[in-house]
Amino acid sequence: MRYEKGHKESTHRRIVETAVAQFRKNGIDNVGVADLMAEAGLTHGGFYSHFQSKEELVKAAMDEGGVRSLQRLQTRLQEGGVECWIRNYLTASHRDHPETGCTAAALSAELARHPKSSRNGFTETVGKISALVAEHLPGDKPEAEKRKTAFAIFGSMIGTVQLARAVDDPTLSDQILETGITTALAIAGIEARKTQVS
Amino acid sequence: MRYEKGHKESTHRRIVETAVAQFRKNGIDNVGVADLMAEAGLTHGGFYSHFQSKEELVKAAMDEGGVRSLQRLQTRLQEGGVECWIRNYLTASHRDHPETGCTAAALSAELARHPKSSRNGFTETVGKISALVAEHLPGDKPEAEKRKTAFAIFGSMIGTVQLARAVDDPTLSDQILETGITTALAIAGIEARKTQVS
DNA sequence: TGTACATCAGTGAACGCGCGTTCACTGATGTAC
DNA sequence: TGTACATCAGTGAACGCGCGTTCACTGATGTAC
Repeated sequence: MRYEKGHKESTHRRIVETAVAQFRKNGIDNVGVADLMAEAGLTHGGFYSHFQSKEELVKAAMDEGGVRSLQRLQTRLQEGGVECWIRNYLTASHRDHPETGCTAAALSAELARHPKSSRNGFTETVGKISALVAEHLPGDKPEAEKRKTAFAIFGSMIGTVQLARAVDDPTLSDQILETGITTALAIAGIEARKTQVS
Repeated sequence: MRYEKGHKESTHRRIVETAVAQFRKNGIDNVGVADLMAEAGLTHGGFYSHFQSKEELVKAAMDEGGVRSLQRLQTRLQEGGVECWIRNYLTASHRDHPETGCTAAALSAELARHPKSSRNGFTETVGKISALVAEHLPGDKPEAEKRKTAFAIFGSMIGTVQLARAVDDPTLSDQILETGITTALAIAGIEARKTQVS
């Protein structure tokens, strides 16, 4: 072969990684195949030796985005449990940088209009997130209850980040995020410890 | 004039109304000017005697969507307070019919990528929603606290509906909605009364 | 060791298509005389 | 009352453009002999 072993695989991975960030930042429909390939240092024609269609890349990007999100979630939970996850999720930095942030917060509405096949990996990831969070939730409620609580926290945070992003007024946006932290901690059943003078 | 008085105004309104529904259903970018005008019983060329650009329609649709949402919210609050709002928001019917549902749940992520001018009306609506909900919240906390609670409920419900829409598995989706109700009621400080055998 | 050929990731021109937008036009009606 | 003209909401062909996708090609390298 004219390229070293594993070259194609690494290019493939680079395209998917670029897609994850670009989709989150600009929305799936607003990212063209040509843009994407250029960002990955390639020309658009080569795309189809990696994917059968753009939709196939959407699926791959959702799967990859999920894997990354789960890794980061693991880290947060080990660092400081559910509270650490919540406090890192509802930050101005996450609001302002969707490209490195949560796929669900950036793309769930758009994803809902894509074929079932593309939503499959997303659904699995959401399930894994709830399981992982449930493990780290305080209290001795049954597993099933804890999973529901995890969904409630996640849903609440997704909506909060989206509101904070959509709103026009920076002060209001900051307020929404802060209220979101208190709320998410309350749903989780975690006593809010004061870390800042308000 | 060749059209009765008020004809243009009613056409204008019809275009905006069609846009509100279509945008919510398919996303702003996926609705073409020609589609929209056809749905309103017109041809695409006439669009520009009503709006300077598609973006101007986006703004108008956001404003109109907000007015409608506020009207419905008023009705719900009068019917049965915050609990009535929550229970009607987190339904399978709302999940399955974004076209007649909440603009924020359908479009906030996409809207965040549109110019400030288009997000202005949305921001105002969100402010009015929180004020209206705050009025109907139980307890004697100060107004400012109640407004924050209102944002928390709204954010939580937006995210929950979006998760329920994006997820691939109908059973999981129903579960997310139901958990969302319990959660939103808890944030609101409302004792959940059992209305259904689970 | 040297030459001919096969491989295949990536190139870039070209495709049909739908988009937002423009513009010369239509034709039903109101107004002026 | 009858005729000529002005109005203007809506029409539909045309524009340049970017999209997803196709395809004949390139050219560096591995393999066969």
